[in-house]
Amino acid sequence: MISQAEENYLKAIFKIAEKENRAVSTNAIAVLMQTTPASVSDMLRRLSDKNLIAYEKYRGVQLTEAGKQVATELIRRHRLWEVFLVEKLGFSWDEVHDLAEQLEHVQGPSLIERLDAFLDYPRYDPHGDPIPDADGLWVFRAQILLSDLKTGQRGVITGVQEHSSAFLQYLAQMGLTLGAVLELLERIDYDQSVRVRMYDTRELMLSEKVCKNLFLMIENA
Amino acid sequence: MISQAEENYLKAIFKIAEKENRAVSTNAIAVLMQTTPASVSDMLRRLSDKNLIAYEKYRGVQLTEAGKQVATELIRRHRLWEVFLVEKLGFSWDEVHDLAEQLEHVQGPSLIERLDAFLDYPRYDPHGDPIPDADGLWVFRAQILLSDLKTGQRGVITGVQEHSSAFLQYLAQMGLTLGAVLELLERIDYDQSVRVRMYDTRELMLSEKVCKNLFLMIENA
DNA sequence: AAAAATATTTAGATTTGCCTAAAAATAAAT
DNA sequence: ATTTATTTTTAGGCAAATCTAAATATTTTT
Ligand SMILES: [Mn+2]
Ligand SMILES: [Mn+2]
Ligand SMILES: [Mn+2]
Ligand SMILES: [Mn+2]
Repeated sequence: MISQAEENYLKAIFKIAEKENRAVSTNAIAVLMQTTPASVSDMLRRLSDKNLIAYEKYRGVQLTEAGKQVATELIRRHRLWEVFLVEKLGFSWDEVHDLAEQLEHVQGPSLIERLDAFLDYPRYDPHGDPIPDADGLWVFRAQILLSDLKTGQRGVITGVQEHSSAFLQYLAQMGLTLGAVLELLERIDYDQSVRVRMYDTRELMLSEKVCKNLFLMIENA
Repeated sequence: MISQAEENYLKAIFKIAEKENRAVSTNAIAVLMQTTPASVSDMLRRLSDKNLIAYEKYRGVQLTEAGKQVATELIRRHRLWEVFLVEKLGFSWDEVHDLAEQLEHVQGPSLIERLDAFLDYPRYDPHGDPIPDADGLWVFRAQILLSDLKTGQRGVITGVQEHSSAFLQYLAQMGLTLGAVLELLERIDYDQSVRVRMYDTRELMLSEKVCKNLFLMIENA
């Protein structure tokens, strides 16, 4: 039996480990989960007892295979529920995360398989993040940040780095949704802001902050 | 803030109060929730502190208006999720209760309103139980048990008294689903079992136990 | 290499929700 | 009206998950 709190910790560890290539620190977990390092230490002991993480005091943690599986399944459930909320219930992409945080913990035989089928086996969630399949596998996409796009290159928006409501709402308002195509016309030296042309010929100015949080795939034009 | 455990207690009290017309006893709650009377006493104190129930020691409890509202909303959420699981995900009516017990606790603005709309505002759940609307209101149906039907009368199946998987599976297997029409041909004096004719002309024998757990509305033929 | 800063763990409490066993109140039976 | 049986509450404890404050380990700086 794995509690909801334990599941959440495993997911947090998984997400941190995805970015950094070393053992995950107590502090990093505490920051991401908005709790105290003391609480994290406490939980790490429990997760270690259950062989879900490899834990050496003061040396950080790594997920075991069992822990990785729990985390991956949780991410799968989270992202599938997000697709449901957007595609079927009509929520916008900035409204669904907190609901999915709850729905992801619902347990029951065949629920997720049926949901997956009902949604027609989506491979990406509303934010462009990949959805692990029933075996925990997903495809890797070679996406780059808009801040790394070269002048003259065109790209399709495929995801976001930051997931805040404020950012997501801003993007939606600007028409910068998943699948939108844009061409980088110019990068301003002074503040690293950019001028882009959308597929519909509109021209937009985007700040460096936006560029550093928007993923694209380069179009082989 | 009302916890999941508190919500569950309020629902249990509501359901007991629906049947019996007096204050709800500690014991009745303990039996329904499969816990100890001591735990119930504990929780009743907490619910009383929050003004969700009117509680006099040794004299049983009643829901306050606030408590009734929480219970009704919880029932609404439970039954809407059951409709979703059956209508959209293809579960059978004997598989959905435990999942709905979890889904009913998911909190979030407009989730249930959107789910209700997505399901096209169903008025009954897969077991024939009425779904409260957004204002907590539902229509009362004058249904009677098959054990109270008179010989020669015809009725439409509209609900079940017992909700066990075993019973629900048995009914499905026999074709005794919601909306099925049957005519009472004969009641056997010896054991109160009955012979019925279904709309498709099949004849079935049903035990007294089945009769006491199957609700119908009489057809004005 | 010692001192200072930072990160992590431990100790001790708290809250929620549950348990068993014992005590107290109420209801039923004689 | 007592006695007996049943119901309900209280007392004391436990596990999960969290917190603050204090102690300890590690890393960085001087
Ligand atoms: Mn999310
Ligand atoms: Mn997402
Ligand atoms: Mn149910
Ligand atoms: Mn139901």
